[in-house]
Amino acid sequence: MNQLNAPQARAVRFVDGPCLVLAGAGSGKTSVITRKIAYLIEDCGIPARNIAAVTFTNKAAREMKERASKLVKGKASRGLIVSTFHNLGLRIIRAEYKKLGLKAGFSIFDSEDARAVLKEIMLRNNDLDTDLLDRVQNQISTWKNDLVTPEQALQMVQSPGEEAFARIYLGYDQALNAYNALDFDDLIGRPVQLFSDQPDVMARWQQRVRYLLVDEYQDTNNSQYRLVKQLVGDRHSLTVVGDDDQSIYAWRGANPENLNQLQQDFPTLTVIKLEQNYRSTSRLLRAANHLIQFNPHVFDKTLWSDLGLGEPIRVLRCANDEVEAERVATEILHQRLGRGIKFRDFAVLYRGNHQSKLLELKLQQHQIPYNISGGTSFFARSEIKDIMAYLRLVVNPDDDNAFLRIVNTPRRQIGTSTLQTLGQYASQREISLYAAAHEFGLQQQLPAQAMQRLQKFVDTLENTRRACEEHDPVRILRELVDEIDYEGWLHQNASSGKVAERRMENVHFLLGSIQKMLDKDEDDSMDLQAAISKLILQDLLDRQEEEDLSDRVQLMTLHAAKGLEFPHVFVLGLEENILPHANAVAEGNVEEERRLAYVGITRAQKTLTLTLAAKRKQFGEVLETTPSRFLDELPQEDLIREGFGEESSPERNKDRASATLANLRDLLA
DNA sequence: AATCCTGGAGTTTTT
DNA sequence: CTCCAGGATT
Repeated sequence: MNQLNAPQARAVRFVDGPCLVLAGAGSGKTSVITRKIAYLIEDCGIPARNIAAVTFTNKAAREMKERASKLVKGKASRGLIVSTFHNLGLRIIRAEYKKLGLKAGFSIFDSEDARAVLKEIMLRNNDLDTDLLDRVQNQISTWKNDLVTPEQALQMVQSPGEEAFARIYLGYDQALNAYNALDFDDLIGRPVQLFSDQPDVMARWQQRVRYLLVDEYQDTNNSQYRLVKQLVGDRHSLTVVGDDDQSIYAWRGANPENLNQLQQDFPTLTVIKLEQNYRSTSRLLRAANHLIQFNPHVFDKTLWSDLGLGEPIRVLRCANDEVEAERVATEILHQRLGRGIKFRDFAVLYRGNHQSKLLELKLQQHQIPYNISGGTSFFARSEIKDIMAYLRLVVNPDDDNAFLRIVNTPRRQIGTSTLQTLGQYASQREISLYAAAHEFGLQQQLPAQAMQRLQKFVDTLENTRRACEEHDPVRILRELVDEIDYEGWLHQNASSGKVAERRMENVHFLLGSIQKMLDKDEDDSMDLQAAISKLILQDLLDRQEEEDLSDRVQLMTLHAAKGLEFPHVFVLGLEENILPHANAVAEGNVEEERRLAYVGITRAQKTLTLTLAAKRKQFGEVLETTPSRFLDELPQEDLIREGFGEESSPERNKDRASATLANLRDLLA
């Protein structure tokens, strides 16, 4: 406890009621949460199994779990729940699935699976263009986040267009039901629905979770907040940690209003601010504070640090986008040579992924090693999706989506016409494709050979399913992968043997991960079904180790940088229409863009360099750009501008600022 | 099944 | 301009 500053310690010790910790960037919020967990267990005598800490990402959960178990001695931390919202939802659903009308072995659809279902429905209805797919998917997600059922959506609609969306929503939910499947949003929505329908079930979970902590609270959406309130009940044993200035996910349903809502929902709420920053120089914090003041605030806070004034912020205006990238590359080389800074201590942040392209090119030219975070996730890889589809189907025969993905992968000469007949038959009888493939009635409608092939496929899976119940499931799964000669299929398809080998490695890695999960068997009885559904929520790509070991410049979007810190930071493209992004300006949501810039600035520990291009190639033509309004919102005396016509120094900037002020006064007079 | 062609879009992303 | 998806072509 003596490693904490006063407000941190107060936040840890305060347990008599709901507590909101407004934790500014770099103010040690994870320490507060983990120490509070330890305090609850060791000093308040609350058993670990009755404490739950909820985060948004697996990474954050992992880190928190590690740090918490280091603080709590021995086995006292056993049973502690540290998980993502979605994992907590899954835990509840797994325990209560019968009450939700689900069958054992239910599948979880990721957004790609969900997309496929939606597309199918839209094609069937053929009243909607498939370019609306993304919008439909978004709308459905929004509805689910707001706990609006398809029926309610149909009642609410105000235009034929909206009605069409709502009808698809209805069809989509029915399809998920038929497939015995849930989507990501359901993992939150279904427990909430269950809790409000059956208070006795809710009461049971309230007893299980006697103290709840929520990290990154500003990122919660409506259904997540609802779940929090339900779990907390009227006990009010709740600590949430968040920073309204770092709310950058409103576009995907996060509702930072939830921070203010808290005060209404919990009138006895105690608010504790953490304003001391342990990351950045005071000049960087001054700039960050100055910028964010342009946003309205319910809770004011001012970050400070005692890490010294530090260097001014440099603003480099380059001739064009190419020069901008080139400049960053050479700048990194210079700093490395001149000041002995390692590559890994630099991060280059940008608004959109495409902005990395030019930079990558330049970094390669200068042979600067770099790392881009935010590639395709492990589960987006085709080989993983294939094998997962096999596993899903073994566990959940109703999963038509999985069936369709693998029925002809590897090739079994089961073509579109066979599948069409099968599909028709199945929907007539209202059974799954898998079940339909077993039925004798189908024999009359299909050529003998096609029927045989289908049968063989289904038999293989059926045998696997049975064998898994009696033997070591992972062994059986390996045998399945052998039997279908997946490796052969990979080699046949991949452009090179090396690629195929890599993919096969991924498959083995996946199976290994399942093995690990089954072996661990930590909280509840972990079976194959549980392992599979849990795996889908987890990003297995622990490239982390590779990244950490190697000396590479870090490239990522501003969004991806949240929660991270780097000694030396570059932020690219401080231009109108990039940061703030054109769409955000059009939608009148500059505030979130400002927070994005704020997140960027507060990532830096020692130096910050902001760049922009005077001209930028866009959609094939070269356009003049306008410097970002955010540059004007920084304290000019902390900036060194370069490339703005007149060279400038902090003093000159001060003059500039007072000159504009004088002009303004003249104008007003 | 592989390849070519065309059209359209062109933020941010986790689970 | 560049990338992707989807469709058509071979």
